[in-house]
Amino acid sequence: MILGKTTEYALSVLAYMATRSQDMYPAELLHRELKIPRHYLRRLLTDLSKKGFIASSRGRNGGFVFARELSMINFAQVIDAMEGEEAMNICLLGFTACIVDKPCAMHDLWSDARSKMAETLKNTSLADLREKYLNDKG
Amino acid sequence: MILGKTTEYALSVLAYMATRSQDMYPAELLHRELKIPRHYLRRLLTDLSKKGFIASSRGRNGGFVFARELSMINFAQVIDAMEGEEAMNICLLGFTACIVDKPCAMHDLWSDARSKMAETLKNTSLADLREKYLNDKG
DNA sequence: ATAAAATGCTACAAAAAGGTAGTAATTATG
DNA sequence: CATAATTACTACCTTTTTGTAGCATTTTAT
Ligand code: FES
Ligand code: FES
Repeated sequence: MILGKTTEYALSVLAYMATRSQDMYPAELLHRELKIPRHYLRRLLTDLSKKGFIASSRGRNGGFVFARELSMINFAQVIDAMEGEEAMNICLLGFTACIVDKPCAMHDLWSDARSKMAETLKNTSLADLREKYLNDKG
Repeated sequence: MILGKTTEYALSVLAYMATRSQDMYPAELLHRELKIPRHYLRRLLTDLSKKGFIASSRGRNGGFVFARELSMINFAQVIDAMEGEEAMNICLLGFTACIVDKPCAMHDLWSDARSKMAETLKNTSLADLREKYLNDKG
């Protein structure tokens, strides 16, 4: 498993919000559109608020909006926040993490491949996603 | 999480065996050396046998050996066998898998990064690992 | 033969991840 | 003010993953 389900849900929610133009996204809407289990989604949204990606407003007409500009949120940030920063830093051969001064025999190859992937995720923001989405559609 | 713990254990075991030169590796030895929980390791070893990476011999002086040449086992095979082939094929935005004819907005970027990583894993065999290990040591 | 050293197997326990339910608090609107 | 729409919180359930225990079976050494 590359990403946990919850992380996929998170990306899914943020991507959805980033590619539409409503000014408020209530949990119920996201539940309907994305088929993420209602209550589980609610917790996830609260979590994403606490992590500073989105902001909530309660009460009637409430819901969620982005807490920062789309260009300030990239995929690596979301994945790190959801999975923990160490998640991307594992040693392929199962040592508890990549150790810089005593790397395993796979280290160079692996950390190269991995950091290229990390770069891609870091270089892609929700703004990029939105742009691409709108272009593809039009 | 990039890989499950069990997969890391598997790679760890195979890498250990590939980089030594004993002609038999009993579970107890691997347990001592790699600190993998005894009984859990035993199941894993049986599993790796069934999957054709190693072969077991029972009874006194028994243990595990490779079932094929080191050059015929690469990292991608092991990961696929442990995690399922689909694991590497997930859609970043949470659709149930990458769908070829209706890809999401992240697809091109993501599948590129991902396939490069997969290439690296496929191009590295246990024989390569062994060679590198022995060179590093000497 | 018998004991020792192994793997094979099955059942269960604990922890983590994923999912469900319901209540309390907050806010806009008629 | 009352009501409806909405998030926040807490407690619990289910499934999956990881870990433990023990007995049965096989093989070799003595
Ligand atoms: S130390 Fe093993 S991959 Fe870095
Ligand atoms: S369809 Fe989303 S990454 Fe391939």
